[in-house]
Amino acid sequence: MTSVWTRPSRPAKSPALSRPQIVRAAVELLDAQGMDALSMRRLAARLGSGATSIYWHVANKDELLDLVLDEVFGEVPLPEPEASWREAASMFAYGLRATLFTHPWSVTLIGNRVTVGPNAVRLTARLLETFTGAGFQGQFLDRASSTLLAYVLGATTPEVAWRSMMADSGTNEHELFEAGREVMKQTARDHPELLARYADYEGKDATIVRALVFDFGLTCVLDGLEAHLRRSGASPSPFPAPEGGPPPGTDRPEGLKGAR
Amino acid sequence: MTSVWTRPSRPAKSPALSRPQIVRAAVELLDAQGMDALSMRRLAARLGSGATSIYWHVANKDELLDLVLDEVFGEVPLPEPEASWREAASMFAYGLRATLFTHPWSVTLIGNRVTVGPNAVRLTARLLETFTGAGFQGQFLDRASSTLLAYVLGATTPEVAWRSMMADSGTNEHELFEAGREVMKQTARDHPELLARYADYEGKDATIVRALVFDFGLTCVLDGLEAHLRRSGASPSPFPAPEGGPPPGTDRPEGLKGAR
DNA sequence: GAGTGGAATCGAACACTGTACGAGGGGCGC
DNA sequence: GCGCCCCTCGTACAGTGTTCGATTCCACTC
Repeated sequence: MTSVWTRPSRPAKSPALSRPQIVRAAVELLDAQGMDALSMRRLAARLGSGATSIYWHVANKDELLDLVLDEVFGEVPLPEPEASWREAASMFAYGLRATLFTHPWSVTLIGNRVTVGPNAVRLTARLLETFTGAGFQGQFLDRASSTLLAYVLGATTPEVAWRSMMADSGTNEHELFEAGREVMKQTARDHPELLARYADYEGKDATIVRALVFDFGLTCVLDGLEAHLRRSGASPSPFPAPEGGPPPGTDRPEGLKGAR
Repeated sequence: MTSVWTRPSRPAKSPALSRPQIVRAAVELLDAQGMDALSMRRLAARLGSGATSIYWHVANKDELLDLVLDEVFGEVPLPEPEASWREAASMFAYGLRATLFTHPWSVTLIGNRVTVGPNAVRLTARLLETFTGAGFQGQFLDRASSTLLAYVLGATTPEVAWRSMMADSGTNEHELFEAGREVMKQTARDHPELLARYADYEGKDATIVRALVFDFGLTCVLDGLEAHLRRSGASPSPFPAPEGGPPPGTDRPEGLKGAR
């Protein structure tokens, strides 16, 4: 049983190519042109080297993708330990979402591989600390952080799919909205209530709409977690949440204030 | 702007090949051998036809994948309209999870394409009905169902990654657990609390553990949704949830009873 | 029945993929 | 100078999605 994470990077004196360099170039290529554009030959071209030279530093493409994915996790801002747990969890959620947006291809990767790289580990460790501070204990620590992670990942996935569909069809948000209506008219003929729902978003800024959807779900998840804490009678965090929801302005990042 | 869903299937009198037949064969192939094994040539071989004949019924591989994914959504059991909304939502969540498990490759597909096939549409329509019955209104209908969907998708994704990793490394759950511990020892050296968490699962049945994690998160999401209903003072569903959580046995499917 | 037109199938070919292999270069310690 | 080992790279192979044009086959009209 071997893994990228056990086998050390080749000695640091590598003259022309190095593992971190390769990974960085791969991320750049992926960001610029997407998953399909990442081939060993193209990556090598960007590095100014031969295609097969890469295989000295990395066992195969799959392993390279493992490294690349962990690089993404390294960009996710760590939750602040001194904040209230709701605030820390919120910030983490928004941070992860933002990171996945800047590297849309990473969502696909997450579905294909188990993530055990150092950056991912550090992130989950911090998440556990956060929930420990909130009052979760034992297996409930994993359950709580898994729940939060699952929500963010699952909420972001379709958003990314939308964005990348826009990107490689070359259309903008509005055109796609209209096109969607056309498809709807046919495929949702038996579901008039769906068309009504669709019409509700006419002329609205899709980015804001999606952010509100995300925020609503996040609030639900956090409320649910808080309900568990109350049920289990855990000692609360140093900043107990007041009745009727979190204090205004702590949960939502700047851009969203008053955007109801 | 064209799409598979607007352009009709070729006339039904197709002698040797037909679109549904192709899709069915593709699903079988994917189930048996996974995403990498699906090539047009192999698919054609399974159909007993030439590789390029498929292109008469389907524009390209991407379009085929759209069809295949919607086929998966067709297998998800629809939420029962007459059940209480919590029960309906729970059943839907477990149903979707189970379906994604029997077609692990579909998780990858969801990350890459926007899903607007007829089966997916029917499913979301039913989901909207369910939440309408629960008392959600207007845009909160979408927000609620998006939240539930996001959680299930995000929770299932890593589980699927695990399973498929087991599948194509040929190892069983226990061996992978041990191997994971080895990797942990190195990569989580700075995070001793993580190792403690890991040790907590020694000897436990991973399938049950994961099911409990899933159930916990689902309860959180449902509790959070219910909290929103209470806050907004919505008229409750015909089966109001009693204080202190749902009645025992309605939320959890059979296999999980008393497995705490 | 002969003939015709379109529906459907298919083989060959193209540009591209990941990677195994082995030949080489270049800098180091002796 | 010599050998050694790290590293690079060209070549080659099997396989990919898809285009194109030729071919088959069936349902129809005369």
